[in-house]
Amino acid sequence: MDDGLNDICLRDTSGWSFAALPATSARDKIMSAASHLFCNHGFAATGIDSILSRAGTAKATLYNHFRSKEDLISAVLEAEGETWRSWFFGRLAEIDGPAQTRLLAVFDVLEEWFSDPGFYGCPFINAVAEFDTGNDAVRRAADLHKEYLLTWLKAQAMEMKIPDVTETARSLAVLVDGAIVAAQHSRDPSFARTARRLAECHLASVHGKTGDSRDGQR
Amino acid sequence: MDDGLNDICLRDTSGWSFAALPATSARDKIMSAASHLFCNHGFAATGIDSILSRAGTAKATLYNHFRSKEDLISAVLEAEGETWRSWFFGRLAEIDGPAQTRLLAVFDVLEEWFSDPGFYGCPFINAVAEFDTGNDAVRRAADLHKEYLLTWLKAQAMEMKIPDVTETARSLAVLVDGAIVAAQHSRDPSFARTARRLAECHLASVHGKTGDSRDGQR
DNA sequence: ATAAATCAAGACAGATTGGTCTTCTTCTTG
DNA sequence: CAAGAAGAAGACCAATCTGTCTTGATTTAT
Repeated sequence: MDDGLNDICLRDTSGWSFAALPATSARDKIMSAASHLFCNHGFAATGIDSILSRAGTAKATLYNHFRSKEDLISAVLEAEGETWRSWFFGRLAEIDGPAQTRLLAVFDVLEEWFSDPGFYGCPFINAVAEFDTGNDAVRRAADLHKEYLLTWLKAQAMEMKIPDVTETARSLAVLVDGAIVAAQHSRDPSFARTARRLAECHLASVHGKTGDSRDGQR
Repeated sequence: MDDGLNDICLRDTSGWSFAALPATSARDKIMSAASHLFCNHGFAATGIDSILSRAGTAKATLYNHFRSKEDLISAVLEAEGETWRSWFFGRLAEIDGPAQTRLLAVFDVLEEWFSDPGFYGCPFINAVAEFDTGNDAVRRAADLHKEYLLTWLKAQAMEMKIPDVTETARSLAVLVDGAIVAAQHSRDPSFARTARRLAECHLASVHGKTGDSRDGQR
């Protein structure tokens, strides 16, 4: 409700996962434990009791902060998404250079994500895969998350003066999703580079100029 | 054990889902019901009782044919994968023309799949997303499934005399995964065409020739 | 016809689920 | 110090979970 003070010392962490954030309040400890278990063992397969045991809190405390398990899942997805986007777009903001360089850097940041030993795929992809048919809440959360990405991609494409920015954003989104799934299944982070090459190919074909072959770097 | 007679009149169905196949034996009815429920509502979320109720069989019958729920999940994944591949590669075999045409037709067949109202994504992607960390059986099943696809893609790339067939197969696999996930989330089958354009772009760049713009067709 | 196998129906067991409630302790705030 | 909020520990409940077992009907094979 009125926990608006949390964002003060929360924003400068460098992790992509909410579960890795330092948790002080009981609410954060629950969220952190739930996030870790949900993302690593599945939402339905994770029981309330294991969350409590990992968080070291009491059952009543959980139900004081969250109405139900479903409510907790929503909160975890939201927090996980915000933490990830903050990390992801933060990394991209560090890139200096033209929009094309920043667009292609998306896949370098992805590779960094994939290389983390704790990488478990995208929580939203996993959640939609698990609940799927007819679960509106989860689907809307995933939609929102992807909307953030699409908007960012579109903004970069516009800066490049690409004719059809929507098509380019859709293309790059497909590449991002594909790289995530391929890396998750194979545990091979280099699928990010495969996706990057496809992105270079696409940008070169819609932009005319040859696509930033990242000479020397890395 | 000795149910080797089933494949006789099973192979000429035109559906991509095992759950839609006509089921006569009790075993098939259970498999069909389980497949439908697992894929639409999740593996962990589907109880044995709802499978039995949908199959119209008794509990003892299920445990006569399968050692456990886990065993049933494995069997469903295997059957679902085989049915899908039989449908998918069957469709592609109908395509006449050079290997490049066949490779690009992959995305037309995908769009057909995505357009089915009962489309729920790839069972293997969903299963890995749900079980994820440390579930070897599921992961190996998904690996095998993807291996079939990669081998097929590689064969077509070799026929095209593409220099690095492995890289091309990996690239197309990323596009397939990305299209599946994007279509599943958005319920928009046209992501198959987006992926197809990226594939054309890639093939054109590694093959020299301009990439089969499918003039007139569709 | 008789023996064997298959199956439906469902009772049953033991564990676990999500969720509520009570009791006692600890901490914070006026 | 006193009042009140927050949390820990855990009993408790009804429902559901996977899995076993029994019984009786139906079918198949000898």
